Amino acid sequence: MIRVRFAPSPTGNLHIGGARTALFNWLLAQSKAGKFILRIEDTDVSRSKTEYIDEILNSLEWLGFKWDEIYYQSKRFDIYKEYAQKVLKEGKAYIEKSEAGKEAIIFKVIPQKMKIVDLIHGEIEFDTSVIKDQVLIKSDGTPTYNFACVVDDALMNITHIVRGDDHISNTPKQIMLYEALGLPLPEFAHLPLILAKGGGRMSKRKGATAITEYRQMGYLPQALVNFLMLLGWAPGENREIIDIKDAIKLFDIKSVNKTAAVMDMDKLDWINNQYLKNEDPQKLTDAVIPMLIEKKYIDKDNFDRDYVVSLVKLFQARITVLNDFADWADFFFMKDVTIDPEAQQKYLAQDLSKEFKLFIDRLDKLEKFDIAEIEASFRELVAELNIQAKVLIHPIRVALTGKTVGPGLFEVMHYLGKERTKERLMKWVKKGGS
RNA sequence: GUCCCCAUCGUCUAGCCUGGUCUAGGACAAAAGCUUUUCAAGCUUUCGACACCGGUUCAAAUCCGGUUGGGGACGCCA
Repeated sequence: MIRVRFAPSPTGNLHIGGARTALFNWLLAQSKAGKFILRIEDTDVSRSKTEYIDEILNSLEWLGFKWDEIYYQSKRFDIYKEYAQKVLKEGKAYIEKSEAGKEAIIFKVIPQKMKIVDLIHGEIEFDTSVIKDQVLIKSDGTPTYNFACVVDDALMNITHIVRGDDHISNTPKQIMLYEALGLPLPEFAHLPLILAKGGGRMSKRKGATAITEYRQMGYLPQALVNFLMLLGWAPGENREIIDIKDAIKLFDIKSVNKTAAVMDMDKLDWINNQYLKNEDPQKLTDAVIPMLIEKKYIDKDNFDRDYVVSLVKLFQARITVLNDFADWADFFFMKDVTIDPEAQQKYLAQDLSKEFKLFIDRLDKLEKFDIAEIEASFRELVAELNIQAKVLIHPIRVALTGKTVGPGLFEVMHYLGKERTKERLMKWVKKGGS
């Protein structure tokens, strides 16, 4: 059975690159009915923080990667020491004393040519004569990354090591350790790195890196996963939007690209919109409610959920990120609309008192204030006045929503309700004018 | 500096392994149009790439070598 692992170090948040590594590991496990193991590499006690562990676990769950087993390296120090002693006894390592008299265990590197077969890259050759002797156990008694990693991967029966390209140079070091310990080698697959837009590594300065940031911005986890999946792998047949279940069926680690990919926010936005359009409005409503509460648009304990669902349906196809909803639909929740000055200048500079008044009178007479009736009465009015529909539509939209863009006007009126619609139009009817 | 990895439209990629079907396909972005009540969506169209040089071959995006460019690693960090 295939066993893979994702081994984050809790010295920071889960970032885009880590999430993609986790995804490909998880995908490989799922596609072969194997196990996905999580190993927290918290050997650096001073830099590791429990907040980060919580954050990483949360993000992985949010993305939908469930792990079958979880381990913490900080609880396994005795094991590493034991194995280091074994290497030492066999004469493959030596002790080095620091000035303070503390002892470290150092592995003796034997110069040799070595060749590995990487599942993604194919053959890679190394000459270990350029590698220095490697520390196994530091003078403070904790193991080094390469050593703990090898011991754990072997003990946890990891069959495939899928990790970032930046670990290629660690591979020969680790292979020497496997050999020294007499442990069987796993398979290796090194994923290409994700680069920032302008080139170079992803960093805070070059856009969002942490998964939580994307979550906060209102990206859907399925969309983010879909996007990440497409960075370095293609499901074939020119498919872009792909269900995770289908992806599992089609995934093959050997068909992953060798080339580094640049993070393209535009494409992420497009994918997110695709998912938003097709997502169940009820689920989107669940996600949107906390935002509305936070903005005080709705009262936590007393609001009309069905109403929010209706509004979500109105906007879900036209927003790119969930957070857009609160901004775009604000006028449905506010008592008074905030009118965009430019929009006012463009559409409400002229006096439309007469037209607005006539329309208000018509709306008053409507029995059902539904979309079809509203539209019918509006169409009648413009026919009577002998003007183009858009001559009135744009000003009315600005008066009702404060914006020049938004959902269909008659839908807006319907969900705004007769009273609020009338009120907002009335504001632009000058006193004395009829 | 040393070692390693990589190289198809601006970006993500298909094709490369198993040369000919590639006047290189799709998607995002951009531009134009249709639709229309604005925006979004949708539909149609346009723009746009095999880094370079050499070799192998009847034939190379595909195989080989080099150059250039990009990325990564060289910690008692992970």
